[in-house]
Amino acid sequence: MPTDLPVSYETFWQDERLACAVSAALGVIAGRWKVLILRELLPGAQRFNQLQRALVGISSKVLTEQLRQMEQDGIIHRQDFAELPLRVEYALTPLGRQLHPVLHLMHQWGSDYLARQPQRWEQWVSQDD
Amino acid sequence: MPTDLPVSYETFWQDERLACAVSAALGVIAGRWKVLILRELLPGAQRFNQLQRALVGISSKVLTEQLRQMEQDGIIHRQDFAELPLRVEYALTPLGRQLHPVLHLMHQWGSDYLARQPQRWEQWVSQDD
DNA sequence: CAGGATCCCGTGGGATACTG
DNA sequence: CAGTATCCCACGGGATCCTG
Repeated sequence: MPTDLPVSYETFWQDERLACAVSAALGVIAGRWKVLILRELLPGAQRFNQLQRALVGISSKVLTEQLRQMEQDGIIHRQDFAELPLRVEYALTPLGRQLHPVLHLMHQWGSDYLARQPQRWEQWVSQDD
Repeated sequence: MPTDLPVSYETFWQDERLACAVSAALGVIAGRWKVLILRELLPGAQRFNQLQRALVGISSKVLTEQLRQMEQDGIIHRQDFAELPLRVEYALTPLGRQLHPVLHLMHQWGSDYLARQPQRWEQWVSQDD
C-alpha cells in the first residue's frame, strides 16, 4: 500500500511505515557475514575463492547463500565469465555502494559502544587478526 | 545521500577489527523488534504496557527479552518506580540516543531500496496501519 | 574453480497460561 | 501493571562430502 516515500527530515520516523525502511535495511545487511562481504567488495570485485579465503571460517555453502541473498537484494552483482577454469566475480552494485555511509556511521557508533562496553569485545573480535 | 564521508575516512574499514565495530552495532539493533522499540522511545520514556500496545503482536515475554538485552547493551535504561500499581519506565540512554543518526541513515537507504524493490515491501510492512 | 547436496543443531522468537 | 514459566518451532548457519 505505501508507495511513494517522502524522505524528508521532518517526517522521518514519525510514520509507522517509515520504520519498515529501517527494518528493510537491517534485513539486507543482517546476515552473519554480510557486512564482512561488503567490506571485502568495497575495494573492488572479488572472486568466490578470494572471498572465502578472506572470510576465515566460512563454508562454501554459507558463502554461496549469503552472496545469493545479497544479489537478490540488489546490493551485489554476480558476473559469470564463461571460461575455464571457472571464473565468477562479485561486485557491489550502485545500491550496494550506497551502503558505505551507513556502514561508516555504524562503525563510528560501534566503536564508541565497544569503548564503553569493553567486556563485550570478545564476541565481536575476528579470529584471524 | 552523503557520498562524501567525514573525517577518519582513512582508518575506516581498513583494519580487521574495525569490522567488529560494525558487527557490534548490528548486534545491538538486530533484534526483531529493537528498532521499533527505539522509535517508540525516541520521543521519551515509555511504560511497559505502552510499548506492548504500540508494538502490535509482540508478546510480553519477547518484549521483556528485547528490553533486557537493550538494557544490557546500555542503550536503554529501566527505571522502576517502586509503587503500586507497578510502574516501570524505559528510556533511551545517551548512547541509545546516539543511534538516531544511524537509524536515520538506514532509513534513507532503506527507503531508496524499497523504492527499487517494490516487491519486497510486504515483508516489512507493519500489520497495524 | 565455484559451487551443490545432505545432515545437523542452537537459538531467537511465537503462543499460551500464570503471578506478585 | 509488569512481568514469569513452559512449550514449541522455523531457520540461519555450521560440517562434511561431492561435482561439472
